[in-house]
Amino acid sequence: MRMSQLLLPTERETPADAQALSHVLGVRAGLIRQLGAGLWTWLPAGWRVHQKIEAIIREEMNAIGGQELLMPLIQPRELWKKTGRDQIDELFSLSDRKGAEMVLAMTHEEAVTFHVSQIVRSYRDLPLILYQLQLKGRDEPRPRAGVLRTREFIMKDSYSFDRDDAGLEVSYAKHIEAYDRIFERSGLEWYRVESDVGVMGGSGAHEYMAPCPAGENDVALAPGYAANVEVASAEPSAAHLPPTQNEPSEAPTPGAKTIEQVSAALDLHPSALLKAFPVVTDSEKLVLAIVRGDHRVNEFKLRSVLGEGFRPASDEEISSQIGPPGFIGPVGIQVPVLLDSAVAGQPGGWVTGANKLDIHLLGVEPGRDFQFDLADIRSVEEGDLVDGTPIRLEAAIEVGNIFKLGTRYSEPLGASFLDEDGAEQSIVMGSYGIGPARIAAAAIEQNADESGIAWPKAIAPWEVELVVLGKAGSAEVEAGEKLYVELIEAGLDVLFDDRDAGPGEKFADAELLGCPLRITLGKRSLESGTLELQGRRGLTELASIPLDDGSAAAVREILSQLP
RNA sequence: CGGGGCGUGGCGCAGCCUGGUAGCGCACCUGCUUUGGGAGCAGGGGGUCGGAGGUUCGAAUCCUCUCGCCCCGACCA
Repeated sequence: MRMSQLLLPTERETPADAQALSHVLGVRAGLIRQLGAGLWTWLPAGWRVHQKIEAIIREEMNAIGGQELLMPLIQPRELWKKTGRDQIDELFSLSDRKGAEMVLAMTHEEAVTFHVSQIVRSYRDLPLILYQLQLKGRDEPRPRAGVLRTREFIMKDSYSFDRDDAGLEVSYAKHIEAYDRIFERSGLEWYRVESDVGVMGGSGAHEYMAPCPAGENDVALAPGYAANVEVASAEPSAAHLPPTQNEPSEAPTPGAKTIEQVSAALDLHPSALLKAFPVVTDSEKLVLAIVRGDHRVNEFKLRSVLGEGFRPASDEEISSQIGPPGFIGPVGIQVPVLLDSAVAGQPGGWVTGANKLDIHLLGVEPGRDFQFDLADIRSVEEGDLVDGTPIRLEAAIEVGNIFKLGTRYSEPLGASFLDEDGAEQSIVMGSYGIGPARIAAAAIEQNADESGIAWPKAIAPWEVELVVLGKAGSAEVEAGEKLYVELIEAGLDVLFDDRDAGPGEKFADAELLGCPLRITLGKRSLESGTLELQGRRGLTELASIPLDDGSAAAVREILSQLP
């Protein structure tokens, strides 16, 4: 590609509304442009990156027997009513000229299951893996960070159809294999982590996370362990408890409502306190969840333990059924108590609210002083242990996910088959997503420096940028034209900066765009008979190569060494 | 949905408080010079100041409403 003919609007200045690095550099390097909130155009160079990622995905999906198809973005709302997903707030809704209600698909479970339900009749038709690269529409409450969270985006979504759970395990394992290879080949640093099954429902899920500062999720990492903090479990540090007592005793704590205030008033470590978190479930049951004072309630875990959604209890509900807000505790109340496992490890000496104004209880012992159900409902923290090793927390972008759906969709949509015995069975499904745009964003975030992007070779817009210095008609330009043709004929993926611009501008743009290998051809090259090569990562000077008939082969060789 | 911020030429900004008919840098066009790190000189084009209404002799500036965008939180198959 000749740069003189390329639509590549590079910007010297940072866009005023951009925060995340991938957003700033995506715009400055001329890869993407915004049309509206969460609505982005991929400009030619950016689209090449996207397409390279798509190509890797297609190869690996085909390698596990996936079959590519394409389903509509616009769908009848009726279909979504059958699975109940028409109630999701993020679902874009519209109607056609006849007033028929339509939606923009946020994923394609309904559509693909609808078709499979009509087409698949027999166990002989299974298993199946179907996939597509198609737009998704989501009315996001808050699009952000450029291409990281948008209202419309291309997703690779695949769906597996099996006759039983054992079959699903096989399809799931195949996707793990394909996904590991896709992210590895894309050149990302990535983790496969255990994840929450969320509102999709299902029996198991993993997420693929690419660590980077702009990430919206936190992952807990230890050697051999990786999990989204939403579900991560680890051994807590020990609480600093005062001595046990034969029975609880009251201590005055006037005005001390927060953990900080109470621990200061009683001169105790926050970990000695029991933090009471009253919630009301969707079915209007009041439950008192309790974690250690220095721990935080994990809402994902709590929802999963409760088996339904919940909201924090109101002050009125707390006052009438437990005690004065700020001074509540589990002792002597008629409300069910859900106690975090981290508390159960140590027997006594806990401090809780006394359910009396301005008073806390010392020496409280779970079991002796109050009844409870035990569950893991806290969020892990930096320094908690997994197999004796402290975990660390890291921000990450979710670049892919895999779900075991089971019959969540096949049952409401009637996707079934006849087994060998002629018995009708529901198809067991899995669903699997990848966001190519997020792979691109993560690659930028993970590999940028002060000068710009440093793409992994596999997904760079071009592998090589040929920078020719010299004015039009000069011997340098003539030699550059010849070299460009030779590189193209050698099958290399080359961007040729043939613009009539100064060297500083060309170098700066090359570093901003971030092709892995830069070839410089100027007056010096003609004098010395060599080409200068620079690797984009770290802007490393590579060995010069002779400028002759073997140049293209030499470039190819050097390129093969680059990441 | 709660909180905060911002809309002035393609991009980044000043002007607004204290009303007088729009300016700077970059980019762009023409010519000449220049060509190994975002060049120089000269000339030039482009904005009804997000939109609507109001106050006023006069509104980018003051008032009201509205739309859009960004950030934090909530939310996020």
